[in-house]
Amino acid sequence: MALKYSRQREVIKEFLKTRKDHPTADVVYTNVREQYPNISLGTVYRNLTLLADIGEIQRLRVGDGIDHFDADVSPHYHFVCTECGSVIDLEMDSIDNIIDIASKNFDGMITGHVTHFYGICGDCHKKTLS
Amino acid sequence: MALKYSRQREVIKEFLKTRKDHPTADVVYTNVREQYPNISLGTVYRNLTLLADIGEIQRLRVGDGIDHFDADVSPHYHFVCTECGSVIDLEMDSIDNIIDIASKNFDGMITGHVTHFYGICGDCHKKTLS
DNA sequence: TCGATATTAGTAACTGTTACTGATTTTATT
DNA sequence: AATAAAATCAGTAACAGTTACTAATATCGA
Repeated sequence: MALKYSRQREVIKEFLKTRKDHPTADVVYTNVREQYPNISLGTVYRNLTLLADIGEIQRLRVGDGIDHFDADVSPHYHFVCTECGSVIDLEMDSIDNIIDIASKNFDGMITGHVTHFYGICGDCHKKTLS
Repeated sequence: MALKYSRQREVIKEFLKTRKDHPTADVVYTNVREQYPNISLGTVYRNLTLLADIGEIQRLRVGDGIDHFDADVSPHYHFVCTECGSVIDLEMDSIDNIIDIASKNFDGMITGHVTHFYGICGDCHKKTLS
């Protein structure tokens, strides 16, 4: 089943590229719908899944039970604000060595890890002070 | 709303203590049901959530979209097999320093992190060889 | 033992997601 | 450009995990 061009898929991907806040499928849907009024929610889900499967975007599961999506597929980590729920990119040194630490006393094979950090984001912290 | 004793809650907690495989709510339900035949699924969910809220058990989200539960509330890490989906405890050195690494260039406050590792577990690896 | 209230069983509703349908687009071939 | 095979679509129904509702029951201090 060779991949065929689809305008909808293109619009979804382009929209994701404009966002740095890791929107959910529903956010993608409502936004794309403004430029493409009769796109279907199913189409959004199908293409987000497809794009993630072929590695053009990244699917994020940050513990709120809702999938978030990221057009930035380079390896990086995320911070989740426990106050407002926003998902923010972190610029930090590599911590890939934790795989070695975890592998030490383990008889299986560890190929990767999922890490995200949580706490209070800068904006929410400011609001708390006022 | 003071907490009242509930036999169901006790049974759920005791069952969880006997398991090291981090069962889902549904697994808890079907197992507890053998000793307590007319317990309700809602009761299981409600008590698992309550117990997690008061810190007597831990809720795990390991990326499969289903909540897992753990009677071991001490800080430790988990491995998820991409083959069979099993969730296994890891005995490993602390990696709490990754919070410091992540905090370096971040203007919010990081209070914790969620990390789990994935790959092929020992059992599945053996099966692959045969 | 009584009364206030937390908890329950059972079930309906909700939410994010996936699957199904017949119609529409894409794309390779003429 | 016309055709045909197949991927994709819109729309909607179904699904899974979870939560909320309700009247009945259990707990526990007075």
